[in-house]
Amino acid sequence: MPELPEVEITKNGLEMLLSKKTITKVQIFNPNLRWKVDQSIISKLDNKTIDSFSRRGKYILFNFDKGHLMIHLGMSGKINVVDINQPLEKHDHFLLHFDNKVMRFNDPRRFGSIFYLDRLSHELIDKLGVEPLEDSFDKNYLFENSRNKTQNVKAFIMDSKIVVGVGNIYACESLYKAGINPKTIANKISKQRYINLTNNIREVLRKAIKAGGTTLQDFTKVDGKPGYFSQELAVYGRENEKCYNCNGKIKRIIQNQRSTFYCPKCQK
DNA sequence: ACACTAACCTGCAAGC
DNA sequence: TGCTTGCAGGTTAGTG
Repeated sequence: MPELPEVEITKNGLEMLLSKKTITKVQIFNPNLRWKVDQSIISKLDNKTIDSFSRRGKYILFNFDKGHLMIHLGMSGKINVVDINQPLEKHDHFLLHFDNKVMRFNDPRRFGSIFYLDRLSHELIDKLGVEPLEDSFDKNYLFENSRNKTQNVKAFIMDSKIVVGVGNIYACESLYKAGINPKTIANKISKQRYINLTNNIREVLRKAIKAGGTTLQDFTKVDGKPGYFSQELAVYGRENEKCYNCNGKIKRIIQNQRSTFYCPKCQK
């Protein structure tokens, strides 16, 4: 589930609760995630103090004096921080214990991943595109990078080598706000429309972060509570419902094996 | 180099 | 009440 806002919210929650805390015990219950979790991670993390947390794309980074823990939530992952002695829940795969708290990585579908890095470099993050909430995602970026792209614009903005963090929900929402048909070929869109799309991507992501993210099924903040952005979704999950702008019917189509929701009247 | 598909998993809801 | 089918916030490896 988690796209950039949900990952950012998780990272911020961890920062609040676990920054400067020392890991007292590491437990792996099921190492079979997207990639098998290396058992050596246990000794590498034990007794380490977490300096800070950061985020790159949809990866959460736990930064130590030396080294990093890198966690991706996949499709259904979440991280909760609970009091010690709370009973385990189904799909709790990875635990970090602290003095009086336990961090639990829970992921029913196991598309998430966990790696220990000696330095801040890994094939999964080294080639990522720009951060959509940073200055490098400037008004010309999408236009300039789309000139040789013959794929549809939705696939283009979801390509993490171009810009990170825009997943299926926020891609649909941003394109709706920008009035762009998701089927449009990326290199056919004008500079002005890309400037508009850029602004809408940033705004949608910022608003979602403010609302605590989008909870559909699995996602919760580290305190276990859901996010409320699902109440603000204009098109995602609203097939056959009325467009808030024109009262026309929201349509669902499949693009690149993913559902796309859009308003054919408002998005040309 | 680019673009698209299949695959990794579990759970839930809808339809029969 | 099953059983089957389709669908789900991601992303890589493989194919053409």
